[in-house]
Amino acid sequence: MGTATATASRPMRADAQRNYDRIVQVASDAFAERGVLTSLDDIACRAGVGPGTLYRHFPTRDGLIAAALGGSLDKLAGLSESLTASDDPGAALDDWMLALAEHLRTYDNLPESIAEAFRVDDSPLRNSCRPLTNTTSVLVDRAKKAGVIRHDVDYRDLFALVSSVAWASQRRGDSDADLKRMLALATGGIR
Amino acid sequence: MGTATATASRPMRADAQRNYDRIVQVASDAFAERGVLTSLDDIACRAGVGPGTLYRHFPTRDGLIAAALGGSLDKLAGLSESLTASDDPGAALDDWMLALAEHLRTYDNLPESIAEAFRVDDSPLRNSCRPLTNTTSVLVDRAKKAGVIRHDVDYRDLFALVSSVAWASQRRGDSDADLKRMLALATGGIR
DNA sequence: ACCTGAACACCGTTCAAGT
DNA sequence: ACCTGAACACCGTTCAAGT
Repeated sequence: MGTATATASRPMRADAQRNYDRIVQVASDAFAERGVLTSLDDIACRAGVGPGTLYRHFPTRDGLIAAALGGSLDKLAGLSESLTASDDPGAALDDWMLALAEHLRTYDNLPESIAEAFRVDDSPLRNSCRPLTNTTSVLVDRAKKAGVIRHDVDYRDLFALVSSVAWASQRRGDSDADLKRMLALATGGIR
Repeated sequence: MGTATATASRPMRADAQRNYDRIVQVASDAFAERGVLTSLDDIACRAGVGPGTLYRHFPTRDGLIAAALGGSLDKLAGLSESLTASDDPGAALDDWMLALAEHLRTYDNLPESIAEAFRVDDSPLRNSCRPLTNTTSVLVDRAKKAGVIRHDVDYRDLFALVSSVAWASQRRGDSDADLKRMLALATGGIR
Protein backbone atom coordinates (compact mmCIF):
# COMPACT_ATOMS: atom_id res chain seq x y z
CA MET A 1 0.00 0.00 0.00
CA GLY A 2 1.37 3.44 -1.01
CA THR A 3 1.31 6.64 1.03
CA ALA A 4 -2.03 8.31 1.63
CA THR A 5 -3.32 11.19 -0.43
CA ALA A 6 -5.30 14.03 1.11
CA THR A 7 -8.56 13.11 -0.59
CA ALA A 8 -9.68 10.01 -2.41
CA SER A 9 -10.07 12.04 -5.61
CA ARG A 10 -6.98 13.41 -7.38
CA PRO A 11 -3.29 12.94 -6.67
CA MET A 12 -1.44 15.82 -5.05
CA ARG A 13 1.25 17.90 -6.66
CA ALA A 14 4.63 16.34 -5.98
CA ASP A 15 5.86 19.00 -3.55
CA ALA A 16 2.53 18.98 -1.71
CA GLN A 17 2.67 15.21 -1.34
CA ARG A 18 6.21 15.48 0.00
CA ASN A 19 5.09 18.03 2.59
CA TYR A 20 2.04 15.97 3.48
CA ASP A 21 4.13 12.89 4.10
CA ARG A 22 6.71 14.72 6.15
CA ILE A 23 4.04 16.32 8.31
CA VAL A 24 2.39 12.97 9.03
CA GLN A 25 5.73 11.38 9.79
CA VAL A 26 6.80 14.13 12.17
CA ALA A 27 3.36 14.27 13.78
CA SER A 28 3.40 10.55 14.37
CA ASP A 29 6.71 10.86 16.23
CA ALA A 30 5.63 13.95 18.14
CA PHE A 31 2.33 12.38 19.24
CA ALA A 32 4.18 9.28 20.39
CA GLU A 33 6.64 11.33 22.39
CA ARG A 34 4.48 14.08 23.81
CA GLY A 35 0.87 13.06 23.24
CA VAL A 36 -1.78 14.27 20.81
CA LEU A 37 -2.02 17.67 22.51
CA THR A 38 1.50 18.65 21.50
CA SER A 39 2.04 21.92 19.65
CA LEU A 40 1.05 21.94 15.98
CA ASP A 41 3.40 24.86 15.34
CA ASP A 42 6.21 22.71 16.61
CA ILE A 43 5.23 19.87 14.28
CA ALA A 44 5.10 22.24 11.32
CA CYS A 45 8.50 23.62 12.26
CA ARG A 46 10.09 20.18 12.59
CA ALA A 47 8.57 19.15 9.28
CA GLY A 48 10.17 22.23 7.72
CA VAL A 49 6.91 23.82 6.63
CA GLY A 50 5.02 26.94 7.66
CA PRO A 51 1.99 26.64 9.94
CA GLY A 52 -0.25 27.57 7.02
CA THR A 53 0.86 24.49 5.11
CA LEU A 54 0.01 22.22 8.01
CA TYR A 55 -3.43 23.85 8.27
CA ARG A 56 -4.01 23.51 4.56
CA HIS A 57 -3.51 19.75 4.72
CA PHE A 58 -5.11 19.27 8.14
CA PRO A 59 -7.69 21.93 9.02
CA THR A 60 -8.27 20.22 12.38
CA ARG A 61 -6.00 18.41 14.80
CA ASP A 62 -8.27 15.39 14.50
CA GLY A 63 -7.40 14.97 10.86
CA LEU A 64 -3.70 14.89 11.62
CA ILE A 65 -4.22 12.38 14.40
CA ALA A 66 -6.24 10.17 12.08
CA ALA A 67 -3.50 10.31 9.46
CA ALA A 68 -0.77 9.55 11.98
CA LEU A 69 -2.78 6.57 13.21
CA GLY A 70 -2.94 5.03 9.74
CA GLY A 71 -0.43 2.23 10.21
CA SER A 72 -1.80 1.20 13.55
CA LEU A 73 -5.30 0.96 12.09
CA ASP A 74 -4.08 -1.25 9.27
CA LYS A 75 -2.74 -3.70 11.82
CA LEU A 76 -6.07 -3.81 13.63
CA ALA A 77 -7.87 -4.45 10.36
CA GLY A 78 -5.81 -7.61 9.96
CA LEU A 79 -6.71 -8.78 13.45
CA SER A 80 -10.34 -7.97 12.80
CA GLU A 81 -10.41 -10.35 9.84
CA SER A 82 -8.99 -13.29 11.72
CA LEU A 83 -11.17 -12.72 14.81
CA THR A 84 -14.45 -12.42 12.95
CA ALA A 85 -13.60 -15.78 11.38
CA SER A 86 -12.76 -17.39 14.74
CA ASP A 87 -14.89 -20.25 16.02
CA ASP A 88 -14.71 -19.09 19.65
CA PRO A 89 -16.82 -15.90 19.80
CA GLY A 90 -16.15 -15.31 23.50
CA ALA A 91 -12.37 -15.46 23.18
CA ALA A 92 -12.50 -13.46 19.95
CA LEU A 93 -14.36 -10.65 21.69
CA ASP A 94 -11.88 -10.68 24.56
CA ASP A 95 -8.90 -10.55 22.21
CA TRP A 96 -10.51 -7.74 20.26
CA MET A 97 -11.23 -5.64 23.34
CA LEU A 98 -7.66 -5.96 24.49
CA ALA A 99 -6.28 -4.98 21.09
CA LEU A 100 -8.68 -2.07 20.99
CA ALA A 101 -7.60 -0.85 24.42
CA GLU A 102 -3.95 -1.13 23.45
CA HIS A 103 -4.60 0.80 20.26
CA LEU A 104 -6.34 3.56 22.21
CA ARG A 105 -3.19 3.92 24.27
CA THR A 106 -1.02 4.48 21.18
CA TYR A 107 -0.67 8.16 22.03
CA ASP A 108 -1.17 10.01 25.29
CA ASN A 109 -4.62 11.62 25.37
CA LEU A 110 -5.83 9.68 22.36
CA PRO A 111 -8.89 8.29 24.21
CA GLU A 112 -10.01 11.88 24.93
CA SER A 113 -9.60 12.89 21.30
CA ILE A 114 -11.51 9.88 20.04
CA ALA A 115 -14.32 10.29 22.55
CA GLU A 116 -14.59 13.91 21.50
CA ALA A 117 -14.54 12.98 17.82
CA PHE A 118 -17.62 10.85 18.37
CA ARG A 119 -19.56 13.98 19.24
CA VAL A 120 -18.72 15.59 15.90
CA ASP A 121 -20.25 14.67 12.58
CA ASP A 122 -17.71 14.00 9.86
CA SER A 123 -14.69 14.19 12.11
CA PRO A 124 -11.86 12.49 10.22
CA LEU A 125 -10.84 10.77 13.43
CA ARG A 126 -14.34 9.46 13.91
CA ASN A 127 -14.43 8.21 10.35
CA SER A 128 -11.11 6.48 10.80
CA CYS A 129 -12.62 4.66 13.80
CA ARG A 130 -15.53 3.36 11.79
CA PRO A 131 -13.88 -0.03 11.05
CA LEU A 132 -13.21 -0.41 14.77
CA THR A 133 -16.81 0.11 15.83
CA ASN A 134 -17.98 -2.08 12.95
CA THR A 135 -15.81 -4.96 14.06
CA THR A 136 -16.91 -4.45 17.66
CA SER A 137 -20.52 -4.63 16.55
CA VAL A 138 -19.96 -7.84 14.60
CA LEU A 139 -18.09 -9.56 17.43
CA VAL A 140 -20.67 -8.49 20.01
CA ASP A 141 -23.46 -9.92 17.88
CA ARG A 142 -21.63 -13.20 17.44
CA ALA A 143 -20.98 -13.41 21.18
CA LYS A 144 -24.65 -12.78 21.89
CA LYS A 145 -25.74 -15.48 19.47
CA ALA A 146 -23.32 -17.88 21.11
CA GLY A 147 -24.88 -16.93 24.43
CA VAL A 148 -21.60 -15.90 26.09
CA ILE A 149 -22.62 -12.29 26.87
CA ARG A 150 -25.82 -10.60 27.97
CA HIS A 151 -28.31 -9.54 25.36
CA ASP A 152 -28.89 -6.04 26.75
CA VAL A 153 -25.31 -4.95 26.05
CA ASP A 154 -24.81 -2.65 23.10
CA TYR A 155 -21.59 -2.56 21.06
CA ARG A 156 -21.46 1.17 21.85
CA ASP A 157 -21.47 0.37 25.55
CA LEU A 158 -18.56 -1.94 25.02
CA PHE A 159 -16.62 0.59 22.97
CA ALA A 160 -17.20 3.17 25.68
CA LEU A 161 -16.14 0.69 28.35
CA VAL A 162 -12.92 -0.19 26.56
CA SER A 163 -12.19 3.50 25.93
CA SER A 164 -12.72 4.19 29.62
CA VAL A 165 -10.29 1.54 30.70
CA ALA A 166 -7.74 2.72 28.15
CA TRP A 167 -8.17 6.25 29.47
CA ALA A 168 -7.81 5.27 33.12
CA SER A 169 -4.84 3.01 32.59
CA GLN A 170 -3.13 5.71 30.54
CA ARG A 171 -3.74 8.33 33.23
CA ARG A 172 -2.35 5.96 35.85
CA GLY A 173 0.62 4.97 33.74
CA ASP A 174 -0.36 1.31 33.96
CA SER A 175 1.67 -1.53 32.49
CA ASP A 176 0.22 -3.86 29.87
CA ALA A 177 -0.51 -6.41 32.59
CA ASP A 178 -2.41 -3.79 34.60
CA LEU A 179 -4.40 -2.84 31.54
CA LYS A 180 -5.34 -6.46 30.95
CA ARG A 181 -6.42 -6.84 34.55
CA MET A 182 -8.51 -3.66 34.60
CA LEU A 183 -10.12 -4.58 31.31
CA ALA A 184 -11.14 -8.00 32.63
CA LEU A 185 -12.56 -6.34 35.73
CA ALA A 186 -14.48 -3.66 33.82
CA THR A 187 -15.92 -6.06 31.26
CA GLY A 188 -16.71 -8.84 33.73
CA GLY A 189 -20.25 -7.53 34.02
CA ILE A 190 -21.22 -8.23 30.43
CA ARG A 191 -21.46 -12.00 30.95
CA MET B 1 -18.72 26.20 59.07
CA GLY B 2 -17.22 29.53 57.93
CA THR B 3 -15.48 30.27 54.65
CA ALA B 4 -12.15 28.63 54.00
CA THR B 5 -8.83 30.31 54.69
CA ALA B 6 -5.84 29.81 52.44
CA THR B 7 -3.86 27.83 54.98
CA ALA B 8 -4.86 26.16 58.21
CA SER B 9 -2.54 28.50 60.15
CA ARG B 10 -3.38 32.23 60.41
CA PRO B 11 -6.42 34.18 59.23
CA MET B 12 -6.04 36.29 56.11
CA ARG B 13 -6.12 40.03 55.97
CA ALA B 14 -9.68 41.24 55.42
CA ASP B 15 -9.19 42.38 51.81
CA ALA B 16 -7.29 39.23 50.94
CA GLN B 17 -10.07 37.07 52.36
CA ARG B 18 -12.60 39.03 50.35
CA ASN B 19 -10.63 38.45 47.16
CA TYR B 20 -10.13 34.79 47.98
CA ASP B 21 -13.85 34.26 48.47
CA ARG B 22 -14.80 36.09 45.31
CA ILE B 23 -12.28 34.11 43.26
CA VAL B 24 -13.61 30.81 44.55
CA GLN B 25 -17.21 31.88 43.94
CA VAL B 26 -16.52 33.02 40.40
CA ALA B 27 -14.38 29.97 39.67
CA SER B 28 -17.12 27.68 40.89
CA ASP B 29 -19.58 29.27 38.46
CA ALA B 30 -17.09 29.34 35.61
CA PHE B 31 -16.12 25.67 36.08
CA ALA B 32 -19.79 24.71 36.16
CA GLU B 33 -20.49 26.61 32.97
CA ARG B 34 -17.39 25.96 30.91
CA GLY B 35 -15.49 23.17 32.65
CA VAL B 36 -12.31 23.14 34.70
CA LEU B 37 -10.14 24.04 31.69
CA THR B 38 -11.69 27.50 31.38
CA SER B 39 -9.40 30.54 31.30
CA LEU B 40 -7.94 31.58 34.67
CA ASP B 41 -7.41 35.10 33.36
CA ASP B 42 -11.10 35.27 32.70
CA ILE B 43 -11.89 34.12 36.25
CA ALA B 44 -9.55 36.72 37.71
CA CYS B 45 -11.14 39.40 35.55
CA ARG B 46 -14.68 38.45 36.54
CA ALA B 47 -13.66 38.37 40.19
CA GLY B 48 -12.31 41.90 39.75
CA VAL B 49 -8.71 41.03 40.60
CA GLY B 50 -5.48 40.95 38.65
CA PRO B 51 -4.07 37.63 37.45
CA GLY B 52 -1.26 37.97 39.99
CA THR B 53 -3.76 37.91 42.84
CA LEU B 54 -5.34 34.72 41.60
CA TYR B 55 -1.90 33.13 41.32
CA ARG B 56 -0.95 34.26 44.80
CA HIS B 57 -3.95 32.45 46.31
CA PHE B 58 -3.89 29.49 43.93
CA PRO B 59 -0.45 28.76 42.47
CA THR B 60 -1.93 25.85 40.51
CA ARG B 61 -5.27 25.30 38.80
CA ASP B 62 -5.72 22.20 40.94
CA GLY B 63 -5.87 24.28 44.09
CA LEU B 64 -8.62 26.44 42.71
CA ILE B 65 -10.58 23.39 41.59
CA ALA B 66 -10.24 21.86 45.05
CA ALA B 67 -11.49 25.06 46.66
CA ALA B 68 -14.43 25.35 44.28
CA LEU B 69 -15.35 21.75 45.03
CA GLY B 70 -15.60 22.40 48.76
CA GLY B 71 -19.37 22.37 49.16
CA SER B 72 -19.83 19.28 47.04
CA LEU B 73 -17.26 17.43 49.14
CA ASP B 74 -19.06 18.36 52.36
CA LYS B 75 -22.21 16.74 51.03
CA LEU B 76 -20.33 13.55 50.21
CA ALA B 77 -18.85 13.46 53.70
CA GLY B 78 -22.38 13.32 55.09
CA LEU B 79 -23.29 10.43 52.83
CA SER B 80 -20.08 8.68 53.77
CA GLU B 81 -21.06 8.70 57.44
CA SER B 82 -24.46 7.17 56.90
CA LEU B 83 -23.21 4.56 54.43
CA THR B 84 -20.34 3.32 56.57
CA ALA B 85 -22.93 2.78 59.31
CA SER B 86 -25.33 0.92 57.00
CA ASP B 87 -26.08 -2.75 57.70
CA ASP B 88 -26.16 -3.65 53.99
CA PRO B 89 -22.53 -3.44 52.81
CA GLY B 90 -23.37 -4.37 49.23
CA ALA B 91 -26.01 -1.70 48.78
CA ALA B 92 -23.87 0.82 50.65
CA LEU B 93 -21.01 0.29 48.22
CA ASP B 94 -23.33 0.63 45.24
CA ASP B 95 -24.82 3.86 46.59
CA TRP B 96 -21.36 5.20 47.27
CA MET B 97 -20.04 4.44 43.81
CA LEU B 98 -22.98 6.19 42.21
CA ALA B 99 -22.57 9.27 44.41
CA LEU B 100 -18.86 9.27 43.61
CA ALA B 101 -19.48 9.08 39.88
CA GLU B 102 -21.99 11.90 40.08
CA HIS B 103 -19.53 14.00 42.05
CA LEU B 104 -16.83 13.42 39.44
CA ARG B 105 -19.20 14.83 36.85
CA THR B 106 -19.67 18.09 38.80
CA TYR B 107 -17.54 19.95 36.27
CA ASP B 108 -16.62 19.12 32.72
CA ASN B 109 -13.12 17.60 32.60
CA LEU B 110 -12.99 17.07 36.35
CA PRO B 111 -12.23 13.34 36.03
CA GLU B 112 -9.15 14.21 33.98
CA SER B 113 -7.95 16.74 36.55
CA ILE B 114 -8.45 14.35 39.45
CA ALA B 115 -6.75 11.47 37.67
CA GLU B 116 -3.85 13.78 36.92
CA ALA B 117 -3.74 15.00 40.52
CA PHE B 118 -3.20 11.44 41.66
CA ARG B 119 0.14 11.43 39.86
CA VAL B 120 1.37 14.44 41.81
CA ASP B 121 2.50 14.42 45.44
CA ASP B 122 0.85 17.07 47.54
CA SER B 123 -1.60 18.21 44.89
CA PRO B 124 -4.35 20.12 46.73
CA LEU B 125 -6.92 18.38 44.57
CA ARG B 126 -5.48 15.02 45.48
CA ASN B 127 -5.56 15.93 49.15
CA SER B 128 -9.15 17.05 48.89
CA CYS B 129 -9.99 13.62 47.47
CA ARG B 130 -8.45 11.80 50.41
CA PRO B 131 -11.78 11.44 52.29
CA LEU B 132 -13.28 9.95 49.14
CA THR B 133 -10.64 7.27 48.72
CA ASN B 134 -10.76 6.59 52.46
CA THR B 135 -14.49 5.98 52.41
CA THR B 136 -14.11 3.82 49.32
CA SER B 137 -11.50 1.76 51.10
CA VAL B 138 -13.72 1.27 54.16
CA LEU B 139 -16.77 0.30 52.14
CA VAL B 140 -14.79 -2.09 49.95
CA ASP B 141 -13.41 -3.82 53.05
CA ARG B 142 -16.84 -4.18 54.57
CA ALA B 143 -18.23 -5.56 51.31
CA LYS B 144 -15.39 -8.08 51.16
CA LYS B 145 -16.01 -9.21 54.74
CA ALA B 146 -19.69 -9.61 53.95
CA GLY B 147 -18.65 -11.74 50.98
CA VAL B 148 -20.52 -9.66 48.38
CA ILE B 149 -17.50 -8.75 46.26
CA ARG B 150 -14.34 -10.54 45.15
CA HIS B 151 -11.33 -10.47 47.43
CA ASP B 152 -8.81 -9.59 44.73
CA VAL B 153 -10.38 -6.18 44.09
CA ASP B 154 -8.54 -3.18 45.43
CA TYR B 155 -10.27 0.04 46.46
CA ARG B 156 -7.95 1.84 44.02
CA ASP B 157 -9.25 -0.35 41.22
CA LEU B 158 -12.76 0.64 42.15
CA PHE B 159 -11.94 4.32 42.33
CA ALA B 160 -10.31 4.08 38.90
CA LEU B 161 -13.32 2.20 37.56
CA VAL B 162 -15.78 4.78 38.84
CA SER B 163 -13.61 7.61 37.50
CA SER B 164 -13.51 5.91 34.12
CA VAL B 165 -17.28 5.62 33.93
CA ALA B 166 -17.69 9.23 35.03
CA TRP B 167 -15.24 10.25 32.34
CA ALA B 168 -16.92 8.26 29.58
CA SER B 169 -20.43 9.32 30.48
CA GLN B 170 -19.31 12.94 30.61
CA ARG B 171 -17.66 12.71 27.19
CA ARG B 172 -20.79 11.12 25.77
CA GLY B 173 -23.11 13.61 27.43
CA ASP B 174 -24.99 10.82 29.18
CA SER B 175 -28.05 11.34 31.35
CA ASP B 176 -28.11 10.27 34.98
CA ALA B 177 -29.93 7.11 33.99
CA ASP B 178 -27.23 6.29 31.43
CA LEU B 179 -24.56 6.87 34.02
CA LYS B 180 -26.27 4.50 36.42
CA ARG B 181 -26.54 1.86 33.74
CA MET B 182 -22.91 2.17 32.64
CA LEU B 183 -21.74 2.06 36.22
CA ALA B 184 -23.68 -1.13 36.89
CA LEU B 185 -22.18 -2.64 33.75
CA ALA B 186 -18.62 -1.59 34.55
CA THR B 187 -18.73 -2.73 38.17
CA GLY B 188 -20.63 -5.96 37.50
CA GLY B 189 -17.35 -7.81 37.37
CA ILE B 190 -16.39 -7.20 40.98
CA ARG B 191 -18.94 -9.70 42.33
C1' DA C 1 -2.06 25.12 -7.00
C1' DC C 2 0.49 25.43 -3.23
C1' DC C 3 3.64 27.60 0.15
C1' DT C 4 5.48 31.13 3.33
C1' DG C 5 5.66 33.62 7.27
C1' DA C 6 3.94 37.79 9.37
C1' DA C 7 0.13 39.03 12.18
C1' DC C 8 -3.53 38.63 15.54
C1' DA C 9 -5.91 36.86 19.56
C1' DC C 10 -5.64 34.37 23.62
C1' DC C 11 -3.77 32.29 27.62
C1' DG C 12 -0.55 31.07 31.48
C1' DT C 13 2.88 32.94 34.32
C1' DT C 14 6.08 36.22 36.44
C1' DC C 15 7.51 40.30 38.67
C1' DA C 16 8.55 45.23 39.50
C1' DA C 17 6.09 48.88 41.28
C1' DG C 18 2.67 50.30 44.20
C1' DT C 19 -0.50 50.73 48.71
C1' DA D 1 1.26 41.86 53.55
C1' DC D 2 -1.10 42.05 49.63
C1' DC D 3 -2.50 43.87 45.08
C1' DT D 4 -1.98 45.61 40.32
C1' DG D 5 -1.19 45.25 35.70
C1' DA D 6 2.45 45.37 32.32
C1' DA D 7 5.35 42.09 30.13
C1' DC D 8 6.85 37.78 28.18
C1' DA D 9 6.44 33.27 26.04
C1' DC D 10 3.69 30.23 23.68
C1' DC D 11 0.12 28.53 20.82
C1' DG D 12 -3.75 28.27 17.39
C1' DT D 13 -5.42 30.33 13.35
C1' DT D 14 -5.78 33.36 9.33
C1' DC D 15 -4.39 35.55 5.19
C1' DA D 16 -1.85 38.59 1.96
C1' DA D 17 2.04 38.04 -0.74
C1' DG D 18 4.75 35.10 -3.19
C1' DT D 19 6.32 31.04 -6.57
